[in-house]
Amino acid sequence: MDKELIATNLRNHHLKVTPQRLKIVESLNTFGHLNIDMLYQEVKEAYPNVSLATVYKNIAIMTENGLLEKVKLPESKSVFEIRKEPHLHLHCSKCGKIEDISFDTEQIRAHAEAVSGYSIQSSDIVLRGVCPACQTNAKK
Amino acid sequence: MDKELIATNLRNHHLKVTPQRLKIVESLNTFGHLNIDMLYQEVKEAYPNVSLATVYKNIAIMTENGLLEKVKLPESKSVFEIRKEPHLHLHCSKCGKIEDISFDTEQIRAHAEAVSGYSIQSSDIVLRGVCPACQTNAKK
DNA sequence: CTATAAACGATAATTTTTTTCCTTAAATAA
DNA sequence: TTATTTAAGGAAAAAAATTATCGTTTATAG
Ligand SMILES: [Mn+2]
Ligand SMILES: [Mn+2]
Ligand SMILES: [Zn+2]
Ligand SMILES: [Zn+2]
Repeated sequence: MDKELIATNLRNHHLKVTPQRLKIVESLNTFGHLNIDMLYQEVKEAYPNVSLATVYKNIAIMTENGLLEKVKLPESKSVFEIRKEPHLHLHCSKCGKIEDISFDTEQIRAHAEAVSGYSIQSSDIVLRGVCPACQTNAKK
Repeated sequence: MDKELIATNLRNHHLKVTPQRLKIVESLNTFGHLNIDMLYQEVKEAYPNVSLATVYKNIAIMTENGLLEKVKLPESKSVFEIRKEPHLHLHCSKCGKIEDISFDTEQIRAHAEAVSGYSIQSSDIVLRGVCPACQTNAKK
């Protein structure tokens, strides 16, 4: 995802293309999932006098417009990511790494709708565990 | 779950049995899932000069001891519940109702471990949708 | 009962998030 | 291009959420 595509996406939502916004999206494009502090640090590196409020305001408006998505994690701070296909998250309890996994949630949805009568619209799945690297390290 | 069982559980974790704690657990036992504000209101009704800090401290220590569990929801404030068998949550986007559903997550776990190499320890699943009551109301 | 340590309430302090307000700069049109 | 307009930025204050402190109360062990 290059700068021009990001800019186009912003314009499609009638959002101005500012350097701060580009940097936020580029950071997410590079690192995948970042919490508010990480995002602030990233943007600050490129624009030292960016305001934390600017980061808050931008992730809020970009999330409202469906460009970004917030992922709530059981034990740690929420992270943001660029919106894409629905997927589930693996969160390493040792190093905090977050990985995306594609998974068809149709069975879950069907089961849930059958037993509850709910009409399911979306699903949020976060699995907690130990990533391969941390497993290796632990085995010492 | 009656008062005596709650008291026993608390004592098993070397936590003193106080009226405020009993009320917190009883409220959760009655309503299922409550956020911090709801819990505070509940306890306040029985003990008008309870401190909000007491509620915070109690849910924290009871959660640390595995008596309670925190459930993070995509759009709204986190709720707490009495810890029980792992289960998934249905959250109505209209009325906010939260329902428990039992579901075997073995397939998800197996798939995730296979494709990622992670060793999965736990899973958090929240489905968002419209509950039966709200579907009926909508149909007007 | 008494002694002791945990828990309480009140309050302050911290942390997190949102709002305000004035300035700056991106978008649009002349 | 240049001018106009309007959204967005930065700084700061305000609000909201959470945690810590501290003197007092109370549950529990002996
Ligand atoms: Mn993701
Ligand atoms: Mn539940
Ligand atoms: Zn790891
Ligand atoms: Zn409903």
